[in-house]
Amino acid sequence: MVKKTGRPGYLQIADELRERIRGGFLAPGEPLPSTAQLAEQFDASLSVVKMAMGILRNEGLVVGQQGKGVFVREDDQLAQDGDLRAEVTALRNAVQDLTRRLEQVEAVLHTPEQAPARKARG
Amino acid sequence: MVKKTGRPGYLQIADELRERIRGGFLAPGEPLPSTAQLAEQFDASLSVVKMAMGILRNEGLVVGQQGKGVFVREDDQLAQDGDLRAEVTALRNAVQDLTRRLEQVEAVLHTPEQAPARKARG
DNA sequence: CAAGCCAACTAGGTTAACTATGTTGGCTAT
DNA sequence: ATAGCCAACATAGTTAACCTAGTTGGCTTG
Repeated sequence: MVKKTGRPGYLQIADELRERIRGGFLAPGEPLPSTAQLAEQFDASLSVVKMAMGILRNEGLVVGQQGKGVFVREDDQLAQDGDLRAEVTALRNAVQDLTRRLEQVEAVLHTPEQAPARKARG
Repeated sequence: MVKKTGRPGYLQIADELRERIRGGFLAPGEPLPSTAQLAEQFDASLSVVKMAMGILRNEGLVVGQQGKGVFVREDDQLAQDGDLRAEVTALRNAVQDLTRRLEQVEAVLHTPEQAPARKARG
């Protein structure tokens, strides 16, 4: 693997790619090297690279597109190093949206007879 | 796998365990079932369970101890540590999961006949 | 009894193989 | 030239196998 520190390889690769993104070496919207290329660059197996990609995907730093590649996230500008505020704001908005929609759904479900979609089928 | 939704199994398991933790069904300091037990409970392979555990570990929700088990992180450990990024990641995952589930419910309620061709806003 | 060994558990890391699916470009046949 | 097919490449998910290493409890041996 990259280095023989105690840190597992898939985390080392994730760290490295994370640094490249944060440092601007990989700009938002730009594609990362393919899995195979990264495996060769890091002298790692495909599996560990895929694990690293999964972590970055889970963190929201990158977005994968099947058949095309993995791209640095660009929409909400991924909370640079200490500026998690934007991310938290986005999450708060999302929660409010979910709450509002859930209330509407619950209102429909708790209406015994008038269920607009469920009847007239059975 | 658990459900036949489009959501991959390792994410479903991570979601479920995340819910158990947030719901208090798994208290802080309490051990999760072993990997093998979870694999049986979810009718999944060891691999997908390990992937789910890796996600929760990466999010900081749980702490693994080799030879002993995986434990729900204590509250005092949870709130501090400065790494809000993992916390945000966990929140984003929860929001994504809730969004997905809500979309499915809405699709049912808003579709009188059939055709689940709803795509939801971006 | 005490010390040590050992088997059976545990998490964790790595690799490989297989499948599914989407994209792209090049070739071929009309 | 256009349409269609197809091979190559891409991400993504799943599974299985093998290895390391820590823990625990029981058994054996001194």
